[in-house]
Amino acid sequence: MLDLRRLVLLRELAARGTLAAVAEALSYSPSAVSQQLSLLEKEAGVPLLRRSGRGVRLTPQAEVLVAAAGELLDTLERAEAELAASATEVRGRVRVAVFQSAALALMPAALREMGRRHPQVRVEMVQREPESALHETWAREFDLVVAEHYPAHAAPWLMGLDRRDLTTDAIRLALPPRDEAPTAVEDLDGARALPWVMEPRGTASRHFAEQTCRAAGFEPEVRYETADLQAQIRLVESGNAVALLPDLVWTGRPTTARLVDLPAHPRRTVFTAQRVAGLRSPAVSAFRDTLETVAAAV
Amino acid sequence: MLDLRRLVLLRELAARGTLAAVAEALSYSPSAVSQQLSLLEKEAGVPLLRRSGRGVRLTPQAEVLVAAAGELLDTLERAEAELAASATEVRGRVRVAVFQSAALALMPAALREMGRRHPQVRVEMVQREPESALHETWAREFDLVVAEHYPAHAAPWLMGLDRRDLTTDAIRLALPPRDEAPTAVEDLDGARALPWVMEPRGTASRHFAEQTCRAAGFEPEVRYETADLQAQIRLVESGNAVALLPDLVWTGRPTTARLVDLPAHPRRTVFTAQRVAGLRSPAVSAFRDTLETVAAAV
DNA sequence: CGGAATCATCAGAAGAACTGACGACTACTG
DNA sequence: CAGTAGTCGTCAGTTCTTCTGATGATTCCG
Repeated sequence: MLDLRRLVLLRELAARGTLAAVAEALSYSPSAVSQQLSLLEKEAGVPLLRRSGRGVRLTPQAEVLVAAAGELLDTLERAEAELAASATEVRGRVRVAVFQSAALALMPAALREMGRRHPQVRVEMVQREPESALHETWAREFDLVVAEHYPAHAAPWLMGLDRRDLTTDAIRLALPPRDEAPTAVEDLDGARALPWVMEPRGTASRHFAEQTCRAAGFEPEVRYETADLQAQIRLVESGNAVALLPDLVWTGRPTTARLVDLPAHPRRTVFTAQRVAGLRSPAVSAFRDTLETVAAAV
Repeated sequence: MLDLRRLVLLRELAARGTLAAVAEALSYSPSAVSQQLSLLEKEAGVPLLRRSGRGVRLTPQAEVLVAAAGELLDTLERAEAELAASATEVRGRVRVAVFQSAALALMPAALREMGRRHPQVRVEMVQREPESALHETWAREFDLVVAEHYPAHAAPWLMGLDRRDLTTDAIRLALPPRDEAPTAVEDLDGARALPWVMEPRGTASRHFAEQTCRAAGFEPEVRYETADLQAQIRLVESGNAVALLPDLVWTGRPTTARLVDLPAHPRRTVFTAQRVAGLRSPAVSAFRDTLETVAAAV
């Protein structure tokens, strides 16, 4: 009978490409991974790996096993969830990936409320960019992800994930306070010549910001680039840049920046997602519900 | 993550009832089973076993895991079958359970033919009564079973098994040779007062034989009872008893017994069965095909 | 109230898996 | 076209898990 732990290694290899990356991801030594996969190959009786360059490639037969490994993990996860659901008290561990502004605005209250409702649930939080967070949740590194969705940007790859919207918030133009601003800027068009701060290339937020500027008829000069929205705020408040920021970043802190509505009144959607196989897990559901309560209150 | 090997132990426990039986069945020591199940309980985080008298009972939560274990094994088996199917050459191991007369009449030729067609397949044969053979095949102790089906006897429990008929053979009254027989018996009615040899109580064959006699208007005196049809033959040939025997028992040996058709011309069906999850296994399929070829030739 | 059956626990033995070092090979880089 | 870095396979030794066998507690049965 094929060993499940080895199948998981193979599945991870299919996802990551090299033995070294698998070892890194699952905290083994590369040698252990190599040995275990050799054993799997012997168990299976057919070649699974082919050396190709300095890496390895999976044979079609290995792909069959990868698919099976996915099914097996799903079944296991479903069983664990049912098990947990049958326990009267909600308990367990929930690993959550959250992007920065949600981490700041939502998580403190959510964690406090969760501690009150379900003290036996241990919530672990890791900050991640939405794109990688979704991927890692799919790959079972997290049980729940809080991610965002910008208008006119296709929702990134949600195969096998169950998505539920948490809240939406308006995206507005953040301008320096009047006493810091040299010129009198009052709207998007007035900001066309100013230096911008945006998130790095490749993020949904950056794409949205650039598109908005182009729709207004200019190409923004992106002088500053950071994924840290708090840093963006400081740049705006100190008069060094303008930015497009969702409202959620302002919760819980006073600001001197001036916020101006955009013509199209765009809104960002904040949502949670988890693997469908884990849907019946009461601990994850409980935290998801708590998040929704907190988000509704903001 | 729950350990699959431990889930299998739990599943076996659900099927067999006591730790000792599980240990016996899977060739572990009872202590190993106890320890592994304790670990599983710790992994699961919920109680799985309850001491009850001197044995143990499964909690409802354990039943959930048992169901999951079944699913997992099915998935694994399907994957292995697909894997084997993708290999160009047919190879592997096939464990077959066969009842006595098929073992004598069919298997020698089938094994020879199989060695010719697929030398890389290792066929292991165990002789078993049809009832237990079917059950053990369901329980994954065999990959293929050759069993029989008597008329008017419900096909025993084939849940999850794929059945294919191999052949049928006439069931006839076997009478002693004339020189051994004191009285001139020529048909079923004439045998009403003679001593009978039948299979043990609880077998389909016994049930059929008794019903046949009763339909003819008498209760047979079963003086001899044995599951060994070759022994029954000897008792008939030596003039000690009469019997109802399927034709297959005569293949490959000359007989002095006289065979008389029964009024209803009943036939016994010989069939093969395997778990549906293993249907794509080429080694099992190959042997099944070989058996069908051989059976057709008899 | 023995005697047999069953499971839990423990210490030690057996076995499986992992680590770290080495060597072979391949791609990239200047 | 060498030098360097990245990747995998293998091997010996260690670590960790799992199994065995002995012992004790509990229950059922006669």
